[in-house]
Amino acid sequence: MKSKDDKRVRILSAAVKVFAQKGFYNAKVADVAKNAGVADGTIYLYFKNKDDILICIFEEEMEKFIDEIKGVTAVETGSLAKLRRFIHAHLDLVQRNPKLAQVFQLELRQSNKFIKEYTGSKLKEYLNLIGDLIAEGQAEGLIRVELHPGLVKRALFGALDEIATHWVLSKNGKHDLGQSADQIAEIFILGVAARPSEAKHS
Amino acid sequence: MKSKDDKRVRILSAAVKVFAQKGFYNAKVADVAKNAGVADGTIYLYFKNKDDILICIFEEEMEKFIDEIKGVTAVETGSLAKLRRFIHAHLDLVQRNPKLAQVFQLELRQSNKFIKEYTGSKLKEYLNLIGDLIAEGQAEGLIRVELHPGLVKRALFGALDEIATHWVLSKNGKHDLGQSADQIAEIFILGVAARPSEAKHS
Amino acid sequence: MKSKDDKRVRILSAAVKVFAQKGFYNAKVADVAKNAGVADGTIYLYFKNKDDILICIFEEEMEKFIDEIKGVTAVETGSLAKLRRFIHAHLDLVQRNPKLAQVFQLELRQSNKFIKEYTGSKLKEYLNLIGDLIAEGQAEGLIRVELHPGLVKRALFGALDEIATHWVLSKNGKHDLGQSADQIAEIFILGVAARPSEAKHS
Amino acid sequence: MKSKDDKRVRILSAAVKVFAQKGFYNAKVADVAKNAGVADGTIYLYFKNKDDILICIFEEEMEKFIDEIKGVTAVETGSLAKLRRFIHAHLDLVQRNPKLAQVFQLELRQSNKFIKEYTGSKLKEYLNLIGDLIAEGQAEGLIRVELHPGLVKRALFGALDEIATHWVLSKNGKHDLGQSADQIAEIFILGVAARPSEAKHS
DNA sequence: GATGAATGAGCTTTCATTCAT
DNA sequence: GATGAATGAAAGCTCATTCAT
Repeated sequence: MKSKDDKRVRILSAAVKVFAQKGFYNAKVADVAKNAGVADGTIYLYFKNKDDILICIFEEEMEKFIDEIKGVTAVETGSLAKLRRFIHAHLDLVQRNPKLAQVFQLELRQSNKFIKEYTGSKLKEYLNLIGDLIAEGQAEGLIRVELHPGLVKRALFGALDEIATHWVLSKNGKHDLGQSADQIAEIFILGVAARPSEAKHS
Repeated sequence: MKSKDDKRVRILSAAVKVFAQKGFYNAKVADVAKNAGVADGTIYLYFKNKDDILICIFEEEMEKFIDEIKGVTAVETGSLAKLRRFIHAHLDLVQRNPKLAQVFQLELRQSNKFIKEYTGSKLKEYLNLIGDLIAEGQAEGLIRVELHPGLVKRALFGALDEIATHWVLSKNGKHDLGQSADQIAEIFILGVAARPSEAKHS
Repeated sequence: MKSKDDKRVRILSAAVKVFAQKGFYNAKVADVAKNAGVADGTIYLYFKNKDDILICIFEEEMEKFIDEIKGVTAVETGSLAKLRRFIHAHLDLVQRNPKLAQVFQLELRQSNKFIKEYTGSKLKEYLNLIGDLIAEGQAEGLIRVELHPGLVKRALFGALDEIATHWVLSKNGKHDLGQSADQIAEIFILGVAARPSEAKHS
Repeated sequence: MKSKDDKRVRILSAAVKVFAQKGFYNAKVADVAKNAGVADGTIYLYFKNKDDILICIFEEEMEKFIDEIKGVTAVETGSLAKLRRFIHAHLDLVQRNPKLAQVFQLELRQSNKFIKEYTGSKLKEYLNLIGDLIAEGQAEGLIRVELHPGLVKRALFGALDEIATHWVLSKNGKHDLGQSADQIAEIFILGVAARPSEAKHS
């Protein structure tokens, strides 16, 4: 049980390392196996296939992220403050995990299975963290009610995602994402906030 | 000359069709050739390799888009109105070209060469259309000057891109993107606009 | 271990058979695999590429030949007698292994990699068997000292090689190489032998 | 007629240049065409196929060689002296035409068609120059009559060929082939000469 | 005769996955 | 559970050759 988990974990961290270094497409399952110190076949005791490794990395890391972000936003009171926290936390996570970010922003998208078949709950759950904050803000009268939370969550996620991708791709002298977070938060919060005069007439 | 162009064009449209239908990865060069009514080898008289077809589709369609969007925004006066037009035009283009959108939003991202090596000017040029509008707005005093155009352009592009991808992936009963455009425009314009005390924007 | 060696050996003999029959260039790796009773991919567990199969055949058969020829010449005393033995053994080996001879004399030369990149030691070692006999003969005063062993070895090898190639190419009624060996031996031995009057002044 | 010949000649010299530089296998017909300043298709007005270019180079250069060697040997009286001349002339031709030698010694052998199908008369004619000299020597009582001219000619040709190949392959500081010719001539003449009691050759 | 755009057959090699041990 | 040798499907690309102009 211990050793089983151990192997699974070793394979996953090896995969992050190898995928980040060589790219998902160029990385061989055998590379991951060697890096994890297991036999090629062992991989298939823990994962359905190569794409599954990638998807599991995503799911498990997303779970941690979701927990972390929930913790961080819970501290705040007020949905707009929580939104701001969310934005900072998202980009902070990227900045603190460059290898993982590389895998998330670049490699994951090259997996046909992930793009076309993945309907996992973690991504939805993550998006819904935003959606819920939006809805919460609308309930509080802080966010305009005519905005679709389902749209806003994608807009914000897309914005953060693009910025993260650009950061990952910038070769050297990566800029600090904290400032980007400030500006994105400002734009979105002002962008979705109910106008003072409108706050009542929802 | 006529026939030469003709063949190139036929290959490109065949490729859009085939890539959208089977996916870039699953599509065989031979599929594209057959669909275009040329021999396999002929493809390589016009394109360096399979990825190059994809990249050329991107470049050439982007050029058209850029022209179209330039035309559309030129009509307006005022950078914020132009921004609104831009947003509508972007999503409108997606909605009017579903196959191309499928290729742009999904298949293109699976090309390792595109993701890692593409440094073509068209994408930058497109992003800069936004960046320039932002800068213009700042010059006009309509957009807060502390915002980095380079960041805002990515945030907006990312938001639109994510919404486009979601639209492409939604299997049936695709919703109208016009409404999404309205909301995104509202959010961003309010988000970046100078505060009332700072500007005269209506 | 047993089965591993077994497979390697099976691939090599299959390759000799197939290359002799179809020619190296026309033979497909798949033909070799089928003939050896292994999967196509298995070939690449044992050999770097198609050319490598050919080169390994050469190296390994040459090793056997070298051993055999060493054994045969060791029996004789006197370098000239050894030289005669060598010549007979060389052509005898050709005659006794027609398929292998076909591969050595014709197919091997069509491998660009063999011709241009092969610097293996086996060919040199084989040539040096002759060179050493020449040097030995010079030391014994039996062979003229002004002759360069490095040149003589090539001359003799070239002569034998050409005769072997001609024999391989002769469609039907292949003549007996034993008589050829007699004459070649006679020519070379007389050709390199020290003149009676010179026998002492080595 | 003039221009026709001109084109044919230009193609042949371009082919020698290109084949020597890139190797027959790696050289493209298009390379030869470009180098000759003609269209790809034009090549096929003068030659059956790529191998045919190589074979024509061989045939035509061999014809020149044969004439040259005939001229050189005609000067001498005595078959053994002619043989010596022949040997010198052969290696001299190699040394004076390094590009052509590269094509003859290395590239030609990689042509499946040349190796397996060529039954052209020029090679036979060349070999027979030697064979005739041997027969002549036998008629003069200078060469042992028990030697088969058909074998001796191959032995000598093989020896010269091997030495030429080695010279072509020696990267830098190519040695002078004149000395090699001296030694080969000495070996062969002594090797085939009738015994003192049988002849008057000095 | 000359062109060169178009053809399309041809094949090595890789590597995710399996399964006998 | 773990291994890793074996599998075998799969396809991009080249380039000699053709032929309509």
